Amino acid sequence: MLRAASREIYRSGFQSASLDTILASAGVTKGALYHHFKNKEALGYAVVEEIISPDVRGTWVRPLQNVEDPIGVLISIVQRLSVRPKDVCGGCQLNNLAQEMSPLDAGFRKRLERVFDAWREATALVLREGQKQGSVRRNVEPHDAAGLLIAMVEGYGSLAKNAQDPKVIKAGIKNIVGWLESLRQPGNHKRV
Amino acid sequence: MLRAASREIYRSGFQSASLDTILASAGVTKGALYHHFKNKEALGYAVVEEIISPDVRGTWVRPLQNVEDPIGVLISIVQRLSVRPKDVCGGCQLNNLAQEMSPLDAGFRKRLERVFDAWREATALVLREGQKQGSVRRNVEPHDAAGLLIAMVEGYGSLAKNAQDPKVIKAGIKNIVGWLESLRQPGNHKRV
DNA sequence: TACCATACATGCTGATCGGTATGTTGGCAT
DNA sequence: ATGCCAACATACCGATCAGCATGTATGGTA
Repeated sequence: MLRAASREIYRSGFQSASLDTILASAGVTKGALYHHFKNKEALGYAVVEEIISPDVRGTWVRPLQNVEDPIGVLISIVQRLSVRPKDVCGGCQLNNLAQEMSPLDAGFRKRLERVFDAWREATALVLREGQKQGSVRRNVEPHDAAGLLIAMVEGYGSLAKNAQDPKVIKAGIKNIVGWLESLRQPGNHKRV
Repeated sequence: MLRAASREIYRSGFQSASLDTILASAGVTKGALYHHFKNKEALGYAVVEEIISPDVRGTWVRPLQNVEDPIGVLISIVQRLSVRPKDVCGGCQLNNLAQEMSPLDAGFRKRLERVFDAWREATALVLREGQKQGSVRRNVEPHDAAGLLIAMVEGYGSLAKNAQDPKVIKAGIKNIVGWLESLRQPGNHKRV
């Protein structure tokens, strides 16, 4: 049911997502929904915490643990971002919901912010470790750089979604990778 | 009426914007609306073309005409981006609508893409001119750089909207300005 | 076997949605 | 003065919405 809700919210946005559509897609009825969730809002919160948050952690946080080449791993994550038309045209689940609901509902905003914060913190942490081990330039401010990376990723995601064209995200990946390379400490070669 | 529609769409999104609310806010009735517009969709298209597009042109295109220091002007535009809580928390009109409607409605998508394209083209053009006159580094690809700038602006706008905090956009402006500075041709000093 | 809470399903409701059919009015041409 | 049309206003429609009240089946417990 959460999967069905996630899909429908992804397609139509939360406000315009119809419970009836979600229920039909999940093959259950309204009684089941309101047995497990207080209301539509609670269902949306559950989607954030049980679908979106794990997805982001799986893509952006878990791969960053215990790495020896932070920049290289970040680059590989960026390069593995989906360029399938379906994903590009639908945009980023996290950003979609954040754009729609953050100004309207503090409950959504707080939950989504936790996801963004985890993403950013994990990125900043790995950059700091890279600085300690000498592979990341010292004049990079990890927290700022992490924020800029996320802004770039979401920004290009937005442009690509509007263009409905994977070429945009491909060009974006190239530019983001170029920027990530510029964070490397020159002269530090680790089995390149 | 277009102003009222723009405000309501800005607040609630297009799909969730209620015609009744718009009409009440504009002080007119449904008869007036449907006399001038075929349907809600046509009203939304008009908002894009007569409100959003002129706004973007006024902010990002007009200031770029006949300038002698492209990077400096881009920086001043970025630095003048609104950091008022109201604007930050509501996000960017253009991006809001693009995120919501581009996957759902080709009419919106095409109109919004024209706005993005005008923005990007104006930026790329001014960078090319800067390269001719020697103030912009030659190894910068203007079209790519313009896309990256837009992605950064919209990306940080998204993060700030989610955080509902002007501090985020202020930090973003700082980082974007730093990146813009990096596009300057070193050694080219024009009355700095 | 009797009991009962959990886990649903069904049927309905008031509110609200976008849209339309019809009524009314003011101004301009003749 | 009259005719006429653009420019609205009013009243209403069917559809859809989130949500709730109520019915029912099922598995565990005593």
